[in-house]
Order: sequence, then C-alpha cells, then structure tokens
Amino acid sequence: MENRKEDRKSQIIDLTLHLIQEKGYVAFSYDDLAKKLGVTKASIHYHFEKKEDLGIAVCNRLEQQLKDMFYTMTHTYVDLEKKLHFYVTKKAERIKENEICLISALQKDYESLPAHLQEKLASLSRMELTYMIDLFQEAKAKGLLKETVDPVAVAAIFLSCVKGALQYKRVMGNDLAPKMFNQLKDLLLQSQ
Amino acid sequence: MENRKEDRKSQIIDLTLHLIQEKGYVAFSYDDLAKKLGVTKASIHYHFEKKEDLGIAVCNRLEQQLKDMFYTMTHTYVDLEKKLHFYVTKKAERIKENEICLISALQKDYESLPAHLQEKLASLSRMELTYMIDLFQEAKAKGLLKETVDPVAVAAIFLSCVKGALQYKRVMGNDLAPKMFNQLKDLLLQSQ
DNA sequence: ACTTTAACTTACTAGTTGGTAAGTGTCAAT
DNA sequence: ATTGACACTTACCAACTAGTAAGTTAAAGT
Repeated sequence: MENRKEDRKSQIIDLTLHLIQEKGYVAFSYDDLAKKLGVTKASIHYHFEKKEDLGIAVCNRLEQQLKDMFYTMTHTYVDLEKKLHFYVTKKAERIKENEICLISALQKDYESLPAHLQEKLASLSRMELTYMIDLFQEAKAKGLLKETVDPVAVAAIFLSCVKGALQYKRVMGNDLAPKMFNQLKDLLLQSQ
Repeated sequence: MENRKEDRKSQIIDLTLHLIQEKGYVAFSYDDLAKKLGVTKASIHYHFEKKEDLGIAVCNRLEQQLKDMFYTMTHTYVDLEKKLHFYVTKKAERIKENEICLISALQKDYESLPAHLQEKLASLSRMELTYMIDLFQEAKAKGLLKETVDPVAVAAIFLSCVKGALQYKRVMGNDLAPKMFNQLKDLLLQSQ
C-alpha cells in the first residue's frame, strides 16, 4: 500500500521536527531518529538518503503548517482583532508547551546548513513575515491600529517578541510572555 | 612572563566567541580553533582542558562585556533616549559585521549544553534583562514613558527586538532594523 | 509459481569529535 | 649547570557522525 510508506516518512519528519526544536539541525542525528523509532540508521537513510533531504522535507512540512495556520486564521474569523488574537493565543499555547519556534531553531544553525536548506529557510522566514505584514496592513486599513503604526515594523516587532518570549520563558518563567503580549496589545491597538 | 600565557588564553576566548557566533556551541570544534591559530588541538586542551571550561571562560568574558557596556551606557548619558540609542547603535555595529547576539547564539544550544554552562548562561540572560528593566523603570519614574508602559514587559520586548532584528537582517536586509527601533520609540516615548 | 517492490537489517567505511598520555624545546630562576 | 615550569607536539583513543553496499523478508501483482 502506498500510505504505509508515507506514514513512516511522515513519522520521521514529525520526530525530526521535535529533535530540531530540542537540539537544532546540527546536533540531531540519524541515530537519534533510529533509536526513537526502534529501527536501524540505514532504514532512515532509505527514506531520506541525505540529511539535507530530510531537512528539506521538514521545511516543506513547516511551510504547509504556516500556510494552514494563516488560512485558518484569515478564514475562520471576520473580525480582524479576533484574527490577531487567534495568532497570539495560538503561539502563546506553544510557549506553554515549551515549543520553541521551529523557524528560529533552524535559523540558529544557518551557517552550518547546506546552501539549498539556507535558501528554503530564508524564504520560509520571509513568508512568515510577509503574512504578518499583510495582517497588520489590513488591520490598520480598518482603523484597528494606532495612526503611528507601521505594519512592516510592527510585524517584525511582533514576531521577534514571539521568538524572544520562547527563549526568555526558560530563564524567566511563565509570567513574562503574557506580560509582553498584553503590553504589545496596549501599545498597538486603538483605544476607544 | 605571566602575560604570554594570558595572551594565548585570551586569544582562544576571542576566537571561540566568533566561532560560537558563526556556528553555535555544539558545532564549533577544538580543531577549528587549532587550525585558525596554527597549533595542534592538544595545545588548546592544555589551556582549556574540557570544552566546558572554554565555554565558561567565554561566558565570563561575556559577563564582563555586558557589565562594561551598561556601566558606560548609564554613566556617559543622562537622557534615556540617548542611552537606548547608544545600546542600539552599539548592537547595530555588530549587525553590520554579521555578529549575532552571543547570548542568543549560546541560548539556542541550551539543551545540548553542560549543566554548569546552562546555569551560567541563564544568569547572564537574567542579568541583561535586569539591567534593561532598571533602565526602563528609571525612565518611567522620570515621566519619559507612556503611563501604560510596564518596564518589565517593554524590557523583554526591546531585547527580543534587538535579537530578532539581528536574525531578520540576514533574510530581509538592512532596512528593517531601523524601522523596528523607530517604531518602538514612537510607541513607548511620551509624546509632548 | 515467479517476479518485483517496499522496507527494512547487517556490516561496513571514512571522517570528525572531545579528550589523554607522554615526550620536546625554550626559558627564567636558582 | 641544573631545575622546573610553561607551552607546546606527536601519537594516540573511543565514541560518534553521515553515508553505503549487499543481503533479507514479506507482501502484492502477474
């Protein structure tokens, strides 16, 4: 059957996602995967011949997740304030589960990445920022944001804070992230 | 002479700083150091027996740099805007040299770090944030910031943006970072 | 019954990693 | 002249890395 193969492939990608979050691209190994799946290293190489192939598969999965999330966000809510709130809480949930942003996790090993993966990752990063810019642009057009707000700048600020909050959580506890996002809400949203 | 030894030690720490920025703690090796210094690997082990020892020396160097910088910042300027501007431009200089924040660079490999280094790094990270909180607290007391500003939250937001800007520079070019910091200035400072 | 294919395992290679033991040359102090 | 510390080098080691070649097993297709 066709899906048996796809199941195992998918399983490997899932596991790799978690391992990259935990250790990064350089530090995770085919042996880590093999041991956790109860198979041999060579079996992983059968599904993904080179580490780079697996890395690209992970990036594609990430791209799909990002697209799905922004699709859900823009199509399940009409109200733009709720769209933003959806994104913030969705990301905030992951902070509580100790899930570091995967794009950040890959970005840290950028210099050690094969060229093809570097490009993939750069385009992923641009994509995420572009989605965010669109969102703030739309929100501003509807008068939800303060007049002085530049959508490009706040998109970058917002994403930096999401990624930063995840890092600070480890050393500063759980209270900091909500404070940060409440503060951002106060600073950005038009008070009525 | 005493300083011959300290020179070489210092030289190794300097090089390690750059290598960690480039590749991270896990990915840099004693062989990298040895080749760049034109000596053998064993010679590096003579100065820093374990990789962890070198890691701790790097953290201590970092701590001193951080203390020096905040000392300079708080004692050469009175105005908060100028203090922050000093901090941002100091960091911005490093952006141009493709130097990402070293604390961030180490933080990304957190899970792979020896326990002692994890603690050292956590305290370094807390220290940086605490300095920043003090700064914003002082500024708020002087009425420079908006009433709704929480010093703890904005300190974390500001540092997240500094670290985030460094990462976005690679994929988004040089224009984004200034936009982010001008926006933050607009959002935080009391307009008159 | 035969062939093919997917999904492996066994057994390996070559290179790199952090780390060590033992020896070498240089130099300053005694 | 001898000692002793310093800053190394040579020559290792065991563990781990990505990656490969060849053989195995089970199931599906013909």
